[in-house]
Amino acid sequence: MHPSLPSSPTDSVQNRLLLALPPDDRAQLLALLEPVRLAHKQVLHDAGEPIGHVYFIEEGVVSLVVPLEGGQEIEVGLLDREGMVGLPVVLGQAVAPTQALVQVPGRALRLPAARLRAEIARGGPLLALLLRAVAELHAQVVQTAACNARHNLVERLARWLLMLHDRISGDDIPITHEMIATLLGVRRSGITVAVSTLEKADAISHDRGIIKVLDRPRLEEASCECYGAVRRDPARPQA
Amino acid sequence: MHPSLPSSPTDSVQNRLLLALPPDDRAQLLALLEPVRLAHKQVLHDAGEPIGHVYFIEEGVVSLVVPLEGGQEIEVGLLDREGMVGLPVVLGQAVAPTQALVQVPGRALRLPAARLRAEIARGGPLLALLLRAVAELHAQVVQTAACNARHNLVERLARWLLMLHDRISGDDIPITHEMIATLLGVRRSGITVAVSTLEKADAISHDRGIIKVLDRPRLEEASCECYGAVRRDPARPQA
DNA sequence: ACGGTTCTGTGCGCACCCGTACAGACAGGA
DNA sequence: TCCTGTCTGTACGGGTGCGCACAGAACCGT
Repeated sequence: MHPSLPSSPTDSVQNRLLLALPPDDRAQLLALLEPVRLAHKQVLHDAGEPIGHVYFIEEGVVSLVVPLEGGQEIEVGLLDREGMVGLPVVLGQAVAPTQALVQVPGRALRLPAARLRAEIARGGPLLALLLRAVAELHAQVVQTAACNARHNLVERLARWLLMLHDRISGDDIPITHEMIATLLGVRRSGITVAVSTLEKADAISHDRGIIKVLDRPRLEEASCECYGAVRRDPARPQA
Repeated sequence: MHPSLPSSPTDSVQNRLLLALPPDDRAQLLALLEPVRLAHKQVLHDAGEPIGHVYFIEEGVVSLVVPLEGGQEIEVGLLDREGMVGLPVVLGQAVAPTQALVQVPGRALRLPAARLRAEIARGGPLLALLLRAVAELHAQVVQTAACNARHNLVERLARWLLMLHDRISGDDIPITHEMIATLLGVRRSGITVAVSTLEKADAISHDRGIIKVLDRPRLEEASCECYGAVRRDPARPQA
């Protein structure tokens, strides 16, 4: 088997799920995958709609969002290169309960949902890996549900910024107050105030569409326990 | 194979997951199950602790609860005879992200977690069934996360009462304001006020530890969209 | 019948965040 | 350079639910 066919993305894989596969299984799966770009605000699947493709994220961040009536959209989870978009397929669900929205642009390796089902049915370690990813996402959503019920805006914003920071390289988070407000389900000007609160605490700085993390420890102090509760690896991949 | 050994609960199974198994698989699994009673406020597993047994619920309702610092506990999901307590085991997780707390007493058929893992490994339709249950729970938690972010107390209370009503027989929900307040993450007296609001709308009545559903349509009107969004079978099992 | 416990109703000041509005700052294209 | 659209800062009245407190009511065991 050729390790690097012209159109196959066999090298420099970033996705942690794919990397966790034994080399043989990985190579076999990689041959099926199609590299795609994840554009800002691209919708990978919609809530209540069938999932056409699953996406192993290579780079970037994807928000899982619940649409409510009145056009509101509440974020309930984040996925990155440690995860896959389209996890309901693993559970045998054709349709997704959430929308998957590209928050930070990047790259992914995609596969038709039916193809993934076939690969899972072939046996091997793939299913167990994906189930672990489901469990991780589930834990995240569980914590978010509790957090939304009890914690105030500054705490939730701090948590959200930390989660984003964990999932990107560098300290600049490219997002507007408006967008954060939508995801957290609050008022835009509420975010402006909360941002300036964190800024006064010297945890962050910001400038027109960019929030820069200056001091993670202070940001963690300002956030609620929910951040630590679902944090994965204590060491950030990139300072 | 004897269809009804003395100590085996082979008859009158109520759990929908078990009933969905083909007769042979079901009989084989039932032989391993131990009938237990679910007592009010019994803890079936704790958050962050290993799951010892899984419980196929026969009767009663179990709350999945996230403990927050300060002793608060927020409910993120409900399980009944359509589900199983201990779903993280299916995902290969030893520990649970939530506590499982018996809300309405009843009965269950339990199995050591390791035993369930072995049964799943044996193949057959069990895994697919349990994964569907995981998906259902996940959808419920997702909706709860959004609901907690946006909807007010009366709407959330109405939704909660409807969900309970769907999961019991009869119209009397045995619960105190204090307990509801804990589960929804609000003040006890806030529930008292919200209950009297729904009572003035002639949707419910109440009396010391019991809330009676008088008029489901009105209750549905008072609730947020989140109720309908995760509702399963349109027809209630019991009027 | 009595006393302790649990459950519920009510009130008060307050914190948080809403909805709305408006104006200044900045960026990018014509 | 101007114009337009986006992004942000700020303000104000108002609603919702908090935290606390207290009292009445119902239940339970003795």
